[in-house]
Amino acid sequence: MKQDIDESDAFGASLSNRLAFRLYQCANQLNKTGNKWLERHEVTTQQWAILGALVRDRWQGGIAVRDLAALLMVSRQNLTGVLSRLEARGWIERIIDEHDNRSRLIKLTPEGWQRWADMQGDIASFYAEAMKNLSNNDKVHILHYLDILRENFRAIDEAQGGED
Amino acid sequence: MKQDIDESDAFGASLSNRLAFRLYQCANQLNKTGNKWLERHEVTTQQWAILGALVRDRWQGGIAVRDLAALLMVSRQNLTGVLSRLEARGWIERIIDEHDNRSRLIKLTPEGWQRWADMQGDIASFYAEAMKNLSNNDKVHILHYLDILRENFRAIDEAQGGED
DNA sequence: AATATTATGTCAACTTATTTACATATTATT
DNA sequence: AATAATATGTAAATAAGTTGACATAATATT
Repeated sequence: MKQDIDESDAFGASLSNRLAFRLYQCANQLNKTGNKWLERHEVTTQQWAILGALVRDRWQGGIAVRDLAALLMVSRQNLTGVLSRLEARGWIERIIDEHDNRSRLIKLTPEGWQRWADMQGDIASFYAEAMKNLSNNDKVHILHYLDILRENFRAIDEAQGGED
Repeated sequence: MKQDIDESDAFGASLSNRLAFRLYQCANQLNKTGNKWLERHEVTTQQWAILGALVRDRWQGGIAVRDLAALLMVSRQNLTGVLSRLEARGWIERIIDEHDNRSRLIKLTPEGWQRWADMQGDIASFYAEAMKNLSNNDKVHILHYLDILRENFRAIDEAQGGED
């Protein structure tokens, strides 16, 4: 009996270990292949993620750096650099929030919109390759599982002090 | 009929988009929370992944940088820096391969083994939090799905020229 | 045997992530 | 109203990822 429990724990621990390692591998490959796939558009996967957030209906009026960082689950400080590079190329603009002079609202420029439109074909073909052999049903299941993991990580992050 | 197909495609594209974004979020949080969780052991999640590879029975005799890079799915060049930091602290050693003088075999030192042993308790508690609300059966399913994604990414990477 | 090609690891420059520190603006407290 | 506390964004230093270039060693070719 005791042995059964121990064996079960060891199995679970081994699975957790492998699962975390797979996540690490997949993330590395997502970045590597994504960067190269959109190379000719001069955009990285991180910039791609940012543009994808800015085109959402909800953020048409602009989004504060703090909120964008929370959405992408990166630090505010990290965004400063990426946003500066995007701004230097004229893809986004930083607008001072009328209601709070500390805050900068990040918005896509017409140039940014055009670039986003230009890369949609390649983004679609990338997803077609990356999600090969996965049915929509499979994708729904993965999404569900990743949501649980994301929530667990978010809870750990919060318990660790959040953005401090 | 045509419309059904279009709708189906749009749904699949939306799922792919959200799935990739979840992967990006989870990876960011895994690194952020993992780094902080093992802070007192002075080890990052990347170093943790490397140590975890080096303790495997198969690599007790040492592993070449090229093979380690393939396992972690990062570039050879990236490892140079991380390995130098680990070597400077005396956790690993680079041994010239007798059979091929170009190759360096990476091995854990006794100090490295001790440090690895010291952090096992915290690693276990991290996994307990990170994998909360997931049964072993769930973990097996996630592992299966991530394997498919990893293989898809690997295929894309290879088609893009691999390590060039 | 001499030479060309390939493989391995490292260095340098760049992007993206982190934390700490800080200037400035807003909000709360007294 | 004055002051303390909090919030926002940025700068700087460090770690981890990328690619391109290179020295050196092993292998293939002639």
